Amino acid sequence: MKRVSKQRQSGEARKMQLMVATLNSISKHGYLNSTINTISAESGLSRGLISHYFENKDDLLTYAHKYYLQNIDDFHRHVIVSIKTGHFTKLFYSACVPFLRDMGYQRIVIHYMSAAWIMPDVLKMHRDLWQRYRANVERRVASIARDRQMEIDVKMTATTLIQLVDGLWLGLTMEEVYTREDCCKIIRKWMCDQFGENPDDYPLVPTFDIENFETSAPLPPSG
Amino acid sequence: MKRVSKQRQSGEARKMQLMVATLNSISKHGYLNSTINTISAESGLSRGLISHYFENKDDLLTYAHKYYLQNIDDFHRHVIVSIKTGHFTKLFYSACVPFLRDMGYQRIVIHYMSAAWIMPDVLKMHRDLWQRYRANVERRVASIARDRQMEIDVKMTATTLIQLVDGLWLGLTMEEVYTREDCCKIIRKWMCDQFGENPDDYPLVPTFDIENFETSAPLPPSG
Amino acid sequence: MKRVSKQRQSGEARKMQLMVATLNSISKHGYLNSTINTISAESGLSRGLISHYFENKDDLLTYAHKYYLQNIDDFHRHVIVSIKTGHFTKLFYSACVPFLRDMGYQRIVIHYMSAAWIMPDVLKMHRDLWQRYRANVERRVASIARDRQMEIDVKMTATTLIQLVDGLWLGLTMEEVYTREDCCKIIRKWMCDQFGENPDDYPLVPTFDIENFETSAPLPPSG
Amino acid sequence: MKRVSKQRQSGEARKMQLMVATLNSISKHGYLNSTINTISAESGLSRGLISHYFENKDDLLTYAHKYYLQNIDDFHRHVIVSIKTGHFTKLFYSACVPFLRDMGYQRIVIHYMSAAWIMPDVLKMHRDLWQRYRANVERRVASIARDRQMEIDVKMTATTLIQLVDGLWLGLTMEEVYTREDCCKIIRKWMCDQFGENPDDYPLVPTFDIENFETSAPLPPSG
DNA sequence: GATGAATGAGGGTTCATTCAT
DNA sequence: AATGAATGAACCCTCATTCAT
Repeated sequence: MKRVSKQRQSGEARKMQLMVATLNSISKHGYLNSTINTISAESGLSRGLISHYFENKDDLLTYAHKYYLQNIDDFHRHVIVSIKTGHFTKLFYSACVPFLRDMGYQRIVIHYMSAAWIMPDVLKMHRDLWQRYRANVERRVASIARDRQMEIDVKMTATTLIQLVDGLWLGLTMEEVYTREDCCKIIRKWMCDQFGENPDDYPLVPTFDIENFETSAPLPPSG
Repeated sequence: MKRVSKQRQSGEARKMQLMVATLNSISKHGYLNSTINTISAESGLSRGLISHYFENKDDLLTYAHKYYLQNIDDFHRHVIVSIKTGHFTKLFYSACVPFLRDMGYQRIVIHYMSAAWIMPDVLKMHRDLWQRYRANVERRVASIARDRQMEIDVKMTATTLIQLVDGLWLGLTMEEVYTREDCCKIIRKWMCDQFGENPDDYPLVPTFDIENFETSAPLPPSG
Repeated sequence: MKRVSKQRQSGEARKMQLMVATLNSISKHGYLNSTINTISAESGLSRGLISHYFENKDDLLTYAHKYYLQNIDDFHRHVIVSIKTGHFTKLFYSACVPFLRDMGYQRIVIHYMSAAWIMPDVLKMHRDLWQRYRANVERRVASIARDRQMEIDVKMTATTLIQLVDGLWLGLTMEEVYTREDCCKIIRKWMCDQFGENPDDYPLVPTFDIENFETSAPLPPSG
Repeated sequence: MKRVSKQRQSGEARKMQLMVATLNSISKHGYLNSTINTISAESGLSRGLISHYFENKDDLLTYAHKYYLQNIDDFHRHVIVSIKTGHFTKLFYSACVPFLRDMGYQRIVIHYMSAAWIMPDVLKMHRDLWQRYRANVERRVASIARDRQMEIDVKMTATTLIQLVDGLWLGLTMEEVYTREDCCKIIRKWMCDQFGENPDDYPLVPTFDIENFETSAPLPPSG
């Protein structure tokens, strides 16, 4: 019984390796076809190791989702803090976050939304993130309105923006007829219409470095 | 186990029975937990019958989706033809189509979007429907602009509307923090902003009979 | 994908087939080495069929035990009713029941006694049978004492007999240094000592047909 | 997780630690549920250490049994040498050995009897001990008969005694309806009947110190 | 000597599919 | 046409064993 190379690593690194492999497997083979086997193969590790680091497959899937959301969240924070100028700009690029990078992982969110209905933890995590995001946008919309002394329905405006972004993201992911640039352009248009700004004042591509940011949940560029 | 009348039925009726049972099973047990068993139980028919009428499980799932989309499409057509007044109204209610009925089947679209990535036929059907819908909306936007001699970017406007609707639908389905009424209100607001109309002129609930319409793909009200 | 012969049978026959195969597998490979695979192989049926007829492996093992105990019980009853003479004779052959047949299944009882500690149902069944047996013996001992107007500690006498039988059975099963005949002889000796009978009046082998009796749980002769 | 002092210990001490842990694990979790993990946990040592001191799991289980039997044997010897009076008394307490202590390890004998059929070494050890015991009893029975110039079937008498003890032990272990005292009483009754002694002359609890005796295989009191 | 990360064979179970009835 | 018994591949998971540290 020949055993192959056994490079050993600390727990956290292995967990990350497995979570990334999980995301890659889902992205590559789909959710339904992602099994312990495909994930192991993707990670280059043995099947048994998954049970070593995670309670079970569901646990791994849940943590992998958490990992992915963490990356999204960290990127979002990175975008926010990278912008120095004003509330409007912050909100604009914040809204464009889903379109500023292309990592090939979009569709796993679709898969997780499907799985969420039988994995309550996944659903909760998903909703928690969106809720924080929604609150964040609402606060910024309120700030802008206050700045400009506009009387608007803050909640409705925020909801419209958020769901417009979500819809654009969904279209981008499922239809592949729009480009990420189109999405940003549409968001810019809508926001400028709302707040009486000139689109040309806001470049679609932000001036700061998009790719490099600190995160405890790094992801390889492609899926 | 509702085990309906066991007398022989025509093939088409049996197929419909099975497709509806499939949609119900997915809606009830989730996609991943829907098996030949749950579908058979839901239909009140025997397990073996599925292979009798469908190539295999994937085939059944694909046709079930087609069936569902047919229902959506028929309803959409019903809404359009029920409105006699003008382009704006037609577009408005047309955009509100996803929010005019609540049949408890929204989630299955999420499930199918996930499955689409390993079932090309499903993806194609999904995209075909959306494309027709998109073209439809675009045509109407162009008509309205022509009516009012407005100079607008028709494609961008149409895309914004469509994806706003999609985003609202996604939020409604996943988050359950919005109501169907909220969604219609937001659409109305956006459209009136775009075309300089007064929201109060357009009731959220259309005046024609929503429920009763002709379709070759009828669905029971709940999932 | 070639599928082999599929002779179909009614549920009960298949269940019996699987339970007997289970007993044979345990008897042949031991408890620890009896798996779904060995049981399927022993039965000549497919692995999947076990789940078709039993909840799970434990369920099968439990039912197989019940089946075996049923056979023992039926045989016991057969012995009792076959004896026409008197209380003493009835008690004697009743006590000898474990030694009147050799079916090669003795050791599975050992295996089940081990398993009983993690399968409460098995323990319960085991104890229920023994309790009934114990009560039965006690009643007969009391009858004999009454017949002969002897003043004895019925409970202690019954316990002694029962556990002597158990001990002989254990020795026969584990040590294989005694014969079944030895066991009967020892029981006869003890009983005659107790009740002042002459051993020579009671043949070791009863006069009725041992093998043929009615049972709902038939077992093939060897394990 | 009692994780004792981690300083290096002699091999023999570690082995004992692991064997005792094995017996405890079996006693606590049952044979089938005793794994390398439960044994390691019980011992407070690491999983890998087992392979360090034993060939494999079976090896450990076998040695653990040997260890247990050694304890039994040493206790038996202790009882014998503690009695100064006569052959009858020696035989009586010798027969009562299984009932003089309650360490909570009875069940493991059942488990090992089950395992014996797929672990020849275990079977051999079991039989060797019983054979020596049997020979011992036989010798004593012969001595008593000689003392009293009784003409009895020594072998049959010895066998009866031994298997009565075994049967009582089995009943005590599996049924838990008898007490250890009951067992001793029954043995005393049977022996006094055989050899014409008065039970009241022999106290159930011997006068010497039961617990403290020299053994190379010490066991903690509980299981 | 001591650890526990890593392996992979084999366990029980599920389930789409087949096919005799 | 309709059924459900029967199959076996593939699933997730457990666990004894190995071995780098």
